[in-house]
Amino acid sequence: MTKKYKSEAMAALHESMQGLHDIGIVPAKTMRRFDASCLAPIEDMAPEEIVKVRNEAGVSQAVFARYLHVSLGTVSKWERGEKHPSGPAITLLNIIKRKGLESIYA
Amino acid sequence: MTKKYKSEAMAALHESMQGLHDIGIVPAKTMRRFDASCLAPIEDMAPEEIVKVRNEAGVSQAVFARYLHVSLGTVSKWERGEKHPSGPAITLLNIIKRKGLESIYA
DNA sequence: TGAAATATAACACTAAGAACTATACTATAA
DNA sequence: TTATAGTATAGTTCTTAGTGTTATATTTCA
Repeated sequence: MTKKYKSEAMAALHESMQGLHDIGIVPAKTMRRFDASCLAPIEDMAPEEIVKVRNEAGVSQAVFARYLHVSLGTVSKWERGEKHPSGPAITLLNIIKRKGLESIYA
Repeated sequence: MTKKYKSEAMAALHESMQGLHDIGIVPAKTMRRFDASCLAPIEDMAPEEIVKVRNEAGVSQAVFARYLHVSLGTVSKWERGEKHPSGPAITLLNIIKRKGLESIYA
């Protein structure tokens, strides 16, 4: 396995696989608390889905923006497809989608 | 109250106060599920604190980056103070700080 | 000894996001 | 009816977070 990885994503995934491959043997320093389910590729949030998530939370764009710590304009652009949420933003949106708006601040 | 608000943050806060002010009366469309504690200004994550949060999670920069859906380089820059986390990123970091790394994917 | 994980570092480039302003629709209250 | 305020879209300019890549050094471990 002298293979080089093209991206750090692959490197991290390899790191995961390595740990899962070594049956029961969890490498000391690395790998601890490592969960493969987290590393599942995140689904990109479609504009309509963002609107849906926000509506289900029952808040306006302005309030939603405050929760996520982005500007109102940014939320508007997400929902119109003008801009795409960044990685951390998508992560937050998914958390809200799965666990509700309350889960990101309580 | 014909006052204009200088920022959307203030506007959102006003929206909150309005709802809390009207004793027991929760405005129909707006205000629902609104929580003032969420709108508390988020504390900016210091570089050392990011390192601390990550170390308490017990993961490497690469794994931490995968969880947050940012690049490894970005985490490195955060921890060295070269770049500051974006709003959503700070939000995630605070969630991890308070509720653990598991809380952002489970 | 060597392989791999870890972390720092510097580069050029892209695009997310901020801040601001204007417009328009809608619902409620006077 | 007329205001007023909340809501959302939209456009513009600008800043900077973040990406992707590569290189280097140290450490860990087989």
